[in-house]
Amino acid sequence: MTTPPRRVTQRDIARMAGVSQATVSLVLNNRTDAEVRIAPETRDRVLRVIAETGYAADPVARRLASRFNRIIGVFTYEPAFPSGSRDFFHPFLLGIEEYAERVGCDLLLFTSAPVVDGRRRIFHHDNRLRLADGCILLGREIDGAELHRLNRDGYPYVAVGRRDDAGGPVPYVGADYASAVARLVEVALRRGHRRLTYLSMGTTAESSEDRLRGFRAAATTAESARQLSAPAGDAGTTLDTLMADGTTAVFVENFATAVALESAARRRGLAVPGDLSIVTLGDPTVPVPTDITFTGFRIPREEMGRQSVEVLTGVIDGSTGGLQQRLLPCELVEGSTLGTPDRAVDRR
Amino acid sequence: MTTPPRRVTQRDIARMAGVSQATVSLVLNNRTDAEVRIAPETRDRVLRVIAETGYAADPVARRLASRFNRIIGVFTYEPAFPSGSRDFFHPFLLGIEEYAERVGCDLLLFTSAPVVDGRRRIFHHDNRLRLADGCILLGREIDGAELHRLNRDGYPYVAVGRRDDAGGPVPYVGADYASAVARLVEVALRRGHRRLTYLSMGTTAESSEDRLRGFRAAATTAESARQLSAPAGDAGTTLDTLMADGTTAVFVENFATAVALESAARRRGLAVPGDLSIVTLGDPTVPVPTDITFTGFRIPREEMGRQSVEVLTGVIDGSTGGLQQRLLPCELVEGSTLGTPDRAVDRR
DNA sequence: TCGCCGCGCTAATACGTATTAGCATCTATG
DNA sequence: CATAGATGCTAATACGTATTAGCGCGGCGA
Repeated sequence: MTTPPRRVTQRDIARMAGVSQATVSLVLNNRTDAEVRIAPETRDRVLRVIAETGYAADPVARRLASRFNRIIGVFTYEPAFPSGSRDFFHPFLLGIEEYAERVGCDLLLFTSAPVVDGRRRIFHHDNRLRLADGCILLGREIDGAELHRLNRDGYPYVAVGRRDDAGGPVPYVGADYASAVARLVEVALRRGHRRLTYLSMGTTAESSEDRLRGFRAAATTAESARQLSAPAGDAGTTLDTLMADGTTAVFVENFATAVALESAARRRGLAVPGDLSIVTLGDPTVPVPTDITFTGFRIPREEMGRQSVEVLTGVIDGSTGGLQQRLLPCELVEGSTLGTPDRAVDRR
Repeated sequence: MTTPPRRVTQRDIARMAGVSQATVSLVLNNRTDAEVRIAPETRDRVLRVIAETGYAADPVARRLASRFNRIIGVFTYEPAFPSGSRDFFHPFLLGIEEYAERVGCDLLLFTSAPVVDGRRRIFHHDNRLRLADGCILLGREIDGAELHRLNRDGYPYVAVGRRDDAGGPVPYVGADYASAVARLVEVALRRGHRRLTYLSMGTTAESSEDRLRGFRAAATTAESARQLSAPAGDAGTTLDTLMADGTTAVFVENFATAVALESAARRRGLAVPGDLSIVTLGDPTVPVPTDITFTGFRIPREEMGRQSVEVLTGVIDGSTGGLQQRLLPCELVEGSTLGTPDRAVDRR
């Protein structure tokens, strides 16, 4: 166990070049202000030594002395495993990484954050937020109290997904669920559907609220537009309820529920969309095997990732030019599960 | 644009608790050595103030003063996009993340590293390696010169995948391709195959060498064991060559090539494995659609990720207890593309 | 000759923490 | 009562960089 060789510092460079440490720093940062000047030959000498030694400034000391670090933190709320939900988050990360690369930032994943009561916590006795210049918050449910705290501390952050105010507006880049759902409802209405049901997951997350709001806003001309909480894992009962009340098109918040519903329908000899149209409201959050392309929409995950970095950098350097809240449009997926209600209506 | 509120420091805590900054640090680090003692009531007082303010030590200052940072760097060599190859690397990252979480480390992705001549470079005028305590190197081809440099600088690192020495042994966690390929060859021999061909990708990466070595070592009892470099995108020609020389089983390094070969065979009315057995030697590095389960093996990617973190932490803290080079076994995949050579032999 | 100014650089300090030597104070002992 | 040792804490310093006030020097004008 040899003691590691001490790292080359600016002092070393300074000694070799016969100048002071301050001069090395000035040359390194290419300061050409009127305030401080370095003679070209001195500069060259220093640069030559730097090149010879392969010196690179210690980013840690640098950040301590100055203000920024060029590190973007990523905080993932969802429990890391099972890795299924990871596939859902992967596209966000791809987008984040792409944009981080473009702006020359490194990415810090806060994997050290401890899990308390089944949830990752940002704030704990040894939180390391300050390693990063700011932080991207990723996850379906984000603790409101922690958002409050972030706002209070003035720590730069941005949430992926719309969030309600938490002691001030929350910067976010979300998907415009409301209008995506509304557009799907309009399509269904145009095709003649009059009895619509919204099948919710029973959570109170903003993303759920938005979808439901879009549904209600667009379904005003329907004969019937009700909401139903889907008991997980009991597609049969749900199907009974839907058929009993004459629903012809069901809007399913949770992708897996839609798949289960379709299977249940097929088992009973019901056709989709012949007897029941099924519309999904977002990408699967866990991998669900299915050969069917459901009618619904796609969450622009990569783009959300990219733009969250963009917004964050704005928050960090305080250039509050643009609004720090963005909703991106979702692309509709044509699919094969939304038809006309004819057969379903005949059935009544 | 208000000036951001100055961060709470140990000095602030010290003032509030009526002690010195050093005392705060000592309490924080729970130092109970015989060297330095703090009275229980003092300790409690400090802890109470810390709890009230929600203070957490600045990790940057901490790392500057002490030695470690609890940050594991991840350097991805492959060009980040197209995202296809990302899917190949995702499992490694999952494993890395899982183990990093377990040991309480954050993960730093060096996305800021610039691309020079089509390759990411570790060393550049402003490399930020020192942000991390050590670094995991991920990528099919890793520049030998950079490994040399890492060794020379004594920077802790570990490569994912076996690497030849580079100015000293390279710590790595690799897959045991040689023995996986050898086992597949033995299976083929047991099933009666005597004319085997190894279809290489024409690269000189260690992973290719290892596979070929395993092939040669196990194929000694074969009638014919030759090697062929597959010209990309010309499966037809390759197939001709194979059939012309009586090959009954072909071992294909690149998964996509195997898929193309099978398609070409089917187009000609040849059966796989009836007329030609095809064995793949690893997971697809780019997504290739296919319904067939090829006989071959699986690279233990998640486990490699996990163990690379384990090895790295060993390298970092210098506890050079275990060897820093590990080869993990690959799991064979039964598949449906390796049969007996009967029909193929009859054809001759 | 003196004073002034612009140039090129350096000394000093700050950033926030960890660590160590050592200073008071107190207790026990002779 | 003097001394030794234990106890509890603080002052000082180091980590490596960025920043700023200001120093020495040479030239130039009066």
